[in-house]
Amino acid sequence: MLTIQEVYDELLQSYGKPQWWADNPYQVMVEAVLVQHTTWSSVKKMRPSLKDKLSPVYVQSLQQEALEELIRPCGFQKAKARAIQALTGWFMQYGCDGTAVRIQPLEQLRAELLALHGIGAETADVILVYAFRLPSFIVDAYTRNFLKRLGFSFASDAEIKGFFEGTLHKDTELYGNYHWLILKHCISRCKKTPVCGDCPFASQCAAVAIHP
DNA sequence: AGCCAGGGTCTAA
DNA sequence: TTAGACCATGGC
Repeated sequence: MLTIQEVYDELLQSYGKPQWWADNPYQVMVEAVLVQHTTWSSVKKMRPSLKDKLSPVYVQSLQQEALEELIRPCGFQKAKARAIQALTGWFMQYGCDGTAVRIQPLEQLRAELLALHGIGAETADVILVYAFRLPSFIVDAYTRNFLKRLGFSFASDAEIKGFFEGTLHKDTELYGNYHWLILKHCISRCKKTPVCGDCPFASQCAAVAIHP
């Protein structure tokens, strides 16, 4: 079986250096919520009126219903509007200053994010990595299925997270790249009906037996 | 026309 | 502690 580092090297070689999220931490936080259980194409449909004025002050000035309307194309607008408002309030406690956030202990920040309604483990870790450049490995459904196909077996997401963090260097760039590369791999080749023909993992992937 | 998105929360057992 | 229902829209 490949090591987790070898898997990374293979992904990097196959798909190249991933594109990172936006620089603006607040924009990353909002988009991390909007993309929950939806596609990126839906997030891009976020009303331009919101996209242009996207800032904590503007969002907090909106009524809940107005915010819901702006993000409607992303689905689950009630829940997501609530989560975005919660995140906005949290960020304001740090003066909307990414640097002020970043100097706090990672575990404390993670606990604060998880305490917000509508923010679960995946979204919290996405925010820590892509908005604040802190090393907290992101586990999502793609990661679960990808590892399973390669023959790894885990009892929980927490176990997967611990495995990656215990094996790899504690490096934000590496964590962020890894998550992005798995996503890219799964979207392009590892869907319900995998495209296994030129897959870099074809020789050790369980899906090949089903989809030769 | 009917399925699916690959998240998070709440409830029931 | 875990499994299943539920949220809502857009794309295929």
